[in-house]
Amino acid sequence: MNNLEVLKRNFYARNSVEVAKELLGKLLVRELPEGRLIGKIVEVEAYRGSDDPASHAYRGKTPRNEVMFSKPGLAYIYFTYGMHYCLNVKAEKEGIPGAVLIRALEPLEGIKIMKKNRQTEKIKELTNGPAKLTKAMKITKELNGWDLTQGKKLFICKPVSEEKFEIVTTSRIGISAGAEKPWRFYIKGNPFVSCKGLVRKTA
DNA sequence: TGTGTGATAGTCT
DNA sequence: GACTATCACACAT
Repeated sequence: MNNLEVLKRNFYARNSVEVAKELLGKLLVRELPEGRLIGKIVEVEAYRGSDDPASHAYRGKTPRNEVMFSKPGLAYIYFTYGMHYCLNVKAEKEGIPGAVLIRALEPLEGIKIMKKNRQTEKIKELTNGPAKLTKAMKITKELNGWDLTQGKKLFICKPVSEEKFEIVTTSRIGISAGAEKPWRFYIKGNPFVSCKGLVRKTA
């Protein structure tokens, strides 16, 4: 609603790496009974399929990762390390595996609610990590497969005013296989990025 | 300011 | 039975 323009399905129906880079600076919106939460996407990682050993989809389709093979623009939410949820956006065309992991947000609206969900007063700690932001926004596996193009509950839209920023490219965090691929991107200098990582040369 | 480690459960081998 | 797209806290420096 308001003047927010929700991203359409054709935005997502492209190469995961392209989608990842373009998601930087976009707004993630979460509507809850207690209020609306908005965060700017400042850090992402791209995951693909059979050419990406770090991807859940590397070894083919399973009940867990079936969203990665479904329609572009859906939310892929998985449970990991026994206690954490992570939010991904399905990219690539229907049937082709690919997703973008949202690793960090800059809180813009609903900060009071995020503090309550995260049980901390430190704004920098609210959403500077993939499992932190899902907790701050109450994103759980109930939203796995949610269509982000609907413009309600959980969606992504363009910022009101586009601002310029530099993109830093690094290798991905927390993986063993496929660690050499430079598929992590973040907004240079943004204090909400989870960590600096090994910076790759920008091609 | 940085490194190490325990928590905790779903998924796949 | 091993591994995990993590976090938070302890401890050393």
